[in-house]
Amino acid sequence: MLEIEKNAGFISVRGCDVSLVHTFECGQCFRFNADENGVYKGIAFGRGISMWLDDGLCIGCDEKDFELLWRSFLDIDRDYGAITAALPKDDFTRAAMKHGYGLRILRQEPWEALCSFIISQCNNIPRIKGIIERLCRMFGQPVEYSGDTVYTFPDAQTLAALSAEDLAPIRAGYRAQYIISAARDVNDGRLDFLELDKLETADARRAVTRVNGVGNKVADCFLLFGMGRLDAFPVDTWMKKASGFYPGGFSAEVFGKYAGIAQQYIFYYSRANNVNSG
DNA sequence: TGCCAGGCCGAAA
DNA sequence: TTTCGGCATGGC
Repeated sequence: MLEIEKNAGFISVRGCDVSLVHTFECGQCFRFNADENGVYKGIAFGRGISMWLDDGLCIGCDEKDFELLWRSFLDIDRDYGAITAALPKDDFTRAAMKHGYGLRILRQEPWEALCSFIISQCNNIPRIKGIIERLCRMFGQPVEYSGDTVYTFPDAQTLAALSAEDLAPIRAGYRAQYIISAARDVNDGRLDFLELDKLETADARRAVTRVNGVGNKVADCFLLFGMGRLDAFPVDTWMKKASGFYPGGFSAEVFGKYAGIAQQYIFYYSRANNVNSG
């Protein structure tokens, strides 16, 4: 049962299964970092935000912004506890959940998610974060937050006006041209997130993979983390890999850590067992 | 120093 | 339809 309470300067949520470490360090988002006290600070929706754990999940915002932005962003109303409880009790699943408990699928802004996962291809998380940080500093808007200047994620219109050469300082390599062409597709209306939202997931995947530099993998990450499509990944394929069907399949640790895979597993079983998954 | 990273594209087979 | 080389960069 969720208990949501207004406090001076923050909202607290009790009864919500969440691990901030697993949620923000799993590779589903790239603009949140913990400070020395374990407070996660990040930028989304054009503003800074802080989140921490203390008798529940605490979010440094007012009630209006909680309802408007962060409730959906954190997938607050999905009962992950009930879903997790319905998972099979085999050793592999237990080991996977040990590494992924409390991980929530974030509902990020579509353009930021698409652009971020274009950058993620054939890349590692520290470097992805570095490229995105440089992109935001160069082309995002400065915003004052908690005594610092932070930078918003640049919108598609801004990037559409640039060339791949203009992006050279962010050192994205061959991905620069993909960023520009995706920005232009969005800015010119060839890729419309509102229209995409009306499509079945398979059709949405076909539509987004028409963008140069977006294949099935990037498309699925975008649909899962930017469009709230929990059915985006080809579940059966991941399941077979994860369960050791293929030699050299994922270890339980890797399986549990990676957001897309772990949550698909949860979703798969929640659906199979008819458990409320939101 | 060398391997590899949440891939994708385009040509060749 | 599948396979494979090339692509930029840097973390480890």
